[in-house]
Amino acid sequence: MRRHDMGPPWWHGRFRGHGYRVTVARESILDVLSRTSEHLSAEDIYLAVHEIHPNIGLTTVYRTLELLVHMGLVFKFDFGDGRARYELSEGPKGARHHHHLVCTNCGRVIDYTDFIDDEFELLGRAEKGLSKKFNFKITNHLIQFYGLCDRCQKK
Amino acid sequence: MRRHDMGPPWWHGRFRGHGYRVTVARESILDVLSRTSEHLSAEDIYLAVHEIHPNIGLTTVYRTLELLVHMGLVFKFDFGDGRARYELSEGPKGARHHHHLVCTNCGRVIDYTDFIDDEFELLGRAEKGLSKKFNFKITNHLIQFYGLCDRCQKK
DNA sequence: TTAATAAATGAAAATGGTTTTCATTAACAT
DNA sequence: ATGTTAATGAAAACCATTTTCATTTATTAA
Repeated sequence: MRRHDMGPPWWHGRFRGHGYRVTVARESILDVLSRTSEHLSAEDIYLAVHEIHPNIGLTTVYRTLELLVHMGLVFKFDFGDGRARYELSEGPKGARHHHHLVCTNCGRVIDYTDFIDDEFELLGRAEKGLSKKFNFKITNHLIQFYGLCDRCQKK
Repeated sequence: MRRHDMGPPWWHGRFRGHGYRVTVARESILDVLSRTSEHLSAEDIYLAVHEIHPNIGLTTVYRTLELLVHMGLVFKFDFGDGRARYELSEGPKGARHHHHLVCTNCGRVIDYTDFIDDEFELLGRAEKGLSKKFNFKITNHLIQFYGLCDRCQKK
């Protein structure tokens, strides 16, 4: 399948603007992240990238993810299983914006997209109030629910 | 300073109910957590406990914290600096219920207690909706804002 | 196009918070 | 008091992530 949208991807500008270089590794990692809706770990990403670019190492994946998180393109999650997960950032207005339900028994993670309107309202107020009170410039937020999933309640 | 409220602390029942034993280590760790409003790491807790009970090891601190988290008495946080932080659980109705602003530049963590009413409303709807839709039993939640603190904006 | 420069990379080693192992100790029911 | 079994401490293992350092590559200037 060919790309319909040729020309430099939208993130090239972001890199240049920050003085970072556009490399094969970075493009490939962003490509993997943009093609999945799963919660990938650094190793998951490494393995996916590795299929096309076997020469790209795990170290570079870690370094690139750190960079992308710092640039705000990627969000790093902790679901409590000892390894971080990464997803493309989708602000509250984003098409794929979602949050997570984390089962504290089996570790399963469920995405949900409900209550975005309520959330948006809360965020608006919070952002305004907190930036004034603490002079804190909010760039992102995390909302996560913990509990027992369907299966784990029955045991 | 003597304790005015003698008799077994409130958590004894919780332990017994789960079939766990009440030990010096567990009491001491809960005591440390209940006396602070800071975001303590396992090692912080170990050091505090160690001053009074030099024989209690770091391993026990980790094991106890895991237990307390599992029992719902303690909440485990990840502020992104590679070590977990622990706080006594305070549900949305709790007196010391709060959330965190995390500076992504310097790692500073600011507690805030604002918007609890808004939050409570959102939670109510979320809890009802999500438990119905996914049959997910919510026991806890995490709300965290990321951004730049006062100092880090000026650089 | 090419050369110069500094950022980016890969492989291997190091790091360090957390977990596991196993022999010993202590909580608690009887 | 005693027996049973969970809880513990010390040391070793674990393992995701970071660091080191020599090499490669993207980008800029010539």
